[in-house]
Amino acid sequence: METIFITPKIISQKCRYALRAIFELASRHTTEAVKISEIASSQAISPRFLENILVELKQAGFVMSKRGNDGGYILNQPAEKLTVGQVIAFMQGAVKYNAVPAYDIDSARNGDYAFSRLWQRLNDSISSIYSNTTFADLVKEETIAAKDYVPNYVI
Amino acid sequence: METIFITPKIISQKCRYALRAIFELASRHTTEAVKISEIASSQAISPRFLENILVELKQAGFVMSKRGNDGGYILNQPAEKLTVGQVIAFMQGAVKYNAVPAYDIDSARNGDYAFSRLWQRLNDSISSIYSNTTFADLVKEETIAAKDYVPNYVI
DNA sequence: AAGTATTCCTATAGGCTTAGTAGGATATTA
DNA sequence: TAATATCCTACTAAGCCTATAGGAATACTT
Repeated sequence: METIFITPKIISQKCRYALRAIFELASRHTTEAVKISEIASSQAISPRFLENILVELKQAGFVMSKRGNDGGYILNQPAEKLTVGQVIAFMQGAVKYNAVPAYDIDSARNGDYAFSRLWQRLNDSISSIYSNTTFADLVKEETIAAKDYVPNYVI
Repeated sequence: METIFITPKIISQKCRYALRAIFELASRHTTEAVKISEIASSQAISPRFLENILVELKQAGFVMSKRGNDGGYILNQPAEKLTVGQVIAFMQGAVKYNAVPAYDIDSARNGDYAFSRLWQRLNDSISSIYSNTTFADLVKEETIAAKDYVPNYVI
């Protein structure tokens, strides 16, 4: 089967940063607030850009924030319940996404029905993956991989 | 399951026009060349824009062309063999698509592995749909739908 | 051979989206 | 009140996408 590499295009950089930021919080398993600068350096994101993103994520209810000296961000939902789909839907939706136009028999052109179905199948398939992947899943997958890949250090 | 409508964003307008143009040729089941203007009006595409698209599709080998008075375009491959994936891969690839970056243990950040896997699953899922849908499938689906939806004409 | 119809090729421009930056306000803690 | 860090709004530069345009090449017709 031919592989068509399109995924990075589906998800904007901003959205991927959002996913990474939440992943970072989830992977720390901590109740302490994590600073923007920490997340930014750990995930290689422009701190100033990440700032804006985290504000949005807070407004969406994905994270909580704390200001002041020991301020930072904390997950506002259990990583086991939070799916990548929720975050993607919010981030991409926030910038106005085009919906698949509904099939309208009256103004239909040759092919409208068949293509509408095709796009629908695609959406369903993508949504299925998105909504079945939690951040806990990702953290677990990453942890297992890290364990497998430990190099042979000479101490 | 939450549905995230993203499909139109994955596929550029140009690419969708390309799919529509090929669909139009496939659905005519004819050996005669079809003019750009016919395809354009039938599929509601700017004729001038479609011109460029068809030249690309010709260079890719999907269609043949004939110039002059009875000129136009003809499918160059059987609709049963030609998949939407082939066309999409060419059209999107032609404008330089980003590949999913390979996972590199040396420069890896926390999450690289898990996200790389996620995007890969997504790509596989999408590719599977694309490469299992031929234009013959689409034409057939459209034909069946049209039959079902025939209104009660009074002649 | 001339005329007409059509595809072919290259360039370009306007509009929209995105990524990233900046300044200053607000809140928290000590 | 001083220090630290989040919060909010606005802005800009760059890139991409859609669509258009002019003219060249080719094929058919008469």
